[in-house]
Amino acid sequence: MKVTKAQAAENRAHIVETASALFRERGYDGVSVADLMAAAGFTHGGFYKHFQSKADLMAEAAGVGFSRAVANLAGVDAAQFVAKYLSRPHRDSRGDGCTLAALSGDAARQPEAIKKAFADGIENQLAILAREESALSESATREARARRIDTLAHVVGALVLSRACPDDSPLADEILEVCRTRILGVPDRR
Amino acid sequence: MKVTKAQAAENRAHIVETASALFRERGYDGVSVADLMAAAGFTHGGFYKHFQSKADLMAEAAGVGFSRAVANLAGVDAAQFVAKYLSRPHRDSRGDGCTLAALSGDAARQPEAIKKAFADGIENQLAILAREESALSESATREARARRIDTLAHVVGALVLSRACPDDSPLADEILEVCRTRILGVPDRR
DNA sequence: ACGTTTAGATTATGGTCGTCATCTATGCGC
DNA sequence: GCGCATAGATGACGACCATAATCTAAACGT
Repeated sequence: MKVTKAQAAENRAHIVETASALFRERGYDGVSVADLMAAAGFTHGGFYKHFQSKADLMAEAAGVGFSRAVANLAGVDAAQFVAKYLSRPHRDSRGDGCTLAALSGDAARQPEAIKKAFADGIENQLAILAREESALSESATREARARRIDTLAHVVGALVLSRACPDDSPLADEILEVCRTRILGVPDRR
Repeated sequence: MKVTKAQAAENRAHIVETASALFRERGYDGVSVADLMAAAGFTHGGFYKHFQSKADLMAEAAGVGFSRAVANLAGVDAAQFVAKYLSRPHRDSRGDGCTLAALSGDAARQPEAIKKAFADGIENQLAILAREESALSESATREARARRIDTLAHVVGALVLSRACPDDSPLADEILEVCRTRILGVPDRR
């Protein structure tokens, strides 16, 4: 049955949003098109009226995930970002956490279009970390970018490793706490 | 057709080894039992004579991957480890690279038995980084362990992010180089 | 207001998945 | 050497997969 053009666009956005969360929770291969559409409140048939293929949606859902991260972290400075990123709540809720931590491993095996979305997503995250910085000399700017890349890799790695441990594992918490302390605590590196 | 008991054990080991590489290349969901057995030189039927389930093999293959890492890095100190880990060859050959970087994201969505194998694998890797250290005071030992956890998370994160970028992406190389330089270059953090 | 367009439901297709029952031929304990 | 245990091959199972064709009813352009 047909629906308002506006309603259709809204439905489409809702599908992408649902997909973004579901992919983060279960991975790209862990979510079927039918699963996804059911979770969004539709039957699977309409899917291809909105997207050319599942891979298309994967790229779009990744993009949405990254944009939402930027929005969610408005007004958060680098130190607060690290503290939130390496918290137990963030580790334990893959579905609405960082797309990079949840799906970078999967992205590495996906088509280039999806990897491109991830490269853009990484730049988005770097921009978040750059929030409070002002204009600097060229070499200081380069140095600042290096620091941000370094910090992003660091927190992503810590979260990924912590999530790979059993649910009640002391090691999972240890990784989180050690890295949070070290990234925030050593003055010349933040 | 039956086969020597020794031959059967060798075949089994070969299947695990093949699985370890294939899983790292394509992810757990990207390798079917039939794929795997064909790659090992068998038909799919014999699989359940060796393993109770695919999940069983996944856990065992992870364990083998971690043990091989320890063996491959015999006599490598922490600085050499970081340099090798964050090299382009390692990034571009997932199939015989670090299991943590290749599959931690997938492991997070797997049964506890597999996550347990990963926690053990993380401890293995920490032991590699501990190679050249000698006996110290208790607080220094704790500090040294924290440093190793921190470094491991750092290099894993850098590799994972680099692999998520498109194949020819300058960002992929930038992440690798920046993190290698920073981890090895800042004296008080290695 | 009418004919066209189209969102979404239903159903179909061809393929692949993990797992298992069965067969068969060989190694091994006796 | 004989009979049992078993590694591996073959084939089948039920379930699920991505994708697509067809149908429907309602929104839209005119």
